[in-house]
Amino acid sequence: MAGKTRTPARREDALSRERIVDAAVVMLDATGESGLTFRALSAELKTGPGAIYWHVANKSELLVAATGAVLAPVMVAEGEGATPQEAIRATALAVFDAIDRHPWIGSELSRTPGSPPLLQLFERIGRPVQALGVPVVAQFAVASALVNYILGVGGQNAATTRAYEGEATRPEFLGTVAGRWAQLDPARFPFLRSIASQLPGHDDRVVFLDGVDLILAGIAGLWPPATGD
Amino acid sequence: MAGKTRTPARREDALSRERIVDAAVVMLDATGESGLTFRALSAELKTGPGAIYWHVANKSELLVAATGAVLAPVMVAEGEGATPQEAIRATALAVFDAIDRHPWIGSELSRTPGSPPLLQLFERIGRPVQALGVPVVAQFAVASALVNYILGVGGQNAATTRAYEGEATRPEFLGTVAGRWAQLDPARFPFLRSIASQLPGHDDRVVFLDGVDLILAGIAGLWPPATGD
DNA sequence: ACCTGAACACCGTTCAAGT
DNA sequence: ACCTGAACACCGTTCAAGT
Repeated sequence: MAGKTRTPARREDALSRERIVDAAVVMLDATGESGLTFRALSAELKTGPGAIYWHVANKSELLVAATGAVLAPVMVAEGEGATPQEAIRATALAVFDAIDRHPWIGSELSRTPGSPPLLQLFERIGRPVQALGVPVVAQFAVASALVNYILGVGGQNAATTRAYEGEATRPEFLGTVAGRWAQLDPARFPFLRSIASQLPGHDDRVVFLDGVDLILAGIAGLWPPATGD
Repeated sequence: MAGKTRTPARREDALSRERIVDAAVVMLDATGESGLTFRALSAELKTGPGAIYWHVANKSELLVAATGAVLAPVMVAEGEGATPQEAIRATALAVFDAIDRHPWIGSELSRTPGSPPLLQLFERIGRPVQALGVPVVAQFAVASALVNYILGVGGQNAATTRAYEGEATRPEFLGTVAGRWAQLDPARFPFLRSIASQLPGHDDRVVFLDGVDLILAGIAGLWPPATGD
């Protein structure tokens, strides 16, 4: 009488879309986008490559699903109850950190325009933008600016981090980037050379949030909050 | 006596890095990044695939070179003599249009962090940022915000344009995007639904420049221009 | 110095055949 | 319904051999 048809034949090793996506995330984290292969993935899951296609249409869909799996918990956790500015900062930083932990989601999100994870991020940013009193006609441009800034700088940060990984400690990575900038032709690259000395010692997350605040300042400047009532 | 050793045996069909890059640009414009193949490219140039490797190290370097070839004329042409704001708007719009004409340079620029074309864009944006009186410590964040906004929105625009290409006239593309947004779950996506009706009829380039102006407004708000002397 | 093209070591995806 | 794994149609890259 105990557990007759309760759990319906859920074999331990049964393949499922969820197991496939989870294994894909692990593989993407470990070896990057080029390391995710239907052969390697099916070997990890102890099947043939064709088995995966029963649960997932193709590699593109698998990447979207993996990005969603990583981003979903981040999207629900952050940005409750505070001011609109704080809500925007919170989701921005949460996504920045997620890209830093899983660098492949950055390029994936900016490659696939209408994917569900990107829509979620847009929605998450757009709501506080509305709350700030941005007029309807400008809301799309403002949300676009924020989303593209987040994905762009987040992806850039993750890419440079990986590029100089294993060279030394973190401050030294930046030293390497700055070092290359400092050696550029002074006639052609005066700007990059002049800020090369400023680069080391900066906290990437702080610089990232400074950029978010810059856009928030633009909002406050163009559409000043109504005072009194 | 006429032209003894002037042009040194430049055969008509001689392979060169320049000819390879030019052919790659044509191929990328026609068939996109997935269409650029060493086999197809060598067929076009009437050689074997191995011949290309004498002039170009690998596919990644070829993509960087192709991006540079497309962006170089754009970078020199725009943004002379005007105010810093106008210089920023001019290069922003020039890059936006270049990405629209050659969608593959968008993803290429945001994939390869330290590539020469990206450094050029950064320099081109950073100079007027300096001229606006942004303090040195903030110049990197401000230039980052602008560059990532330009590449992000430009890439997004090009991607959606191509995704709905051949469906109808341009306003109808937007109708399709907006149509999908309008059908989203009202409980989960109130923001996207509310702006879906605003989307059609907007000029993408104008919306893009509105976003640039938003960041410029942020600069003016955080670091007001010194009045008088 | 520069080009040729076969060969190597892979890919994503399909599909007959199994259970 | 779900899985297996060989096979198809490709890739980027290398490299002996040519001129």
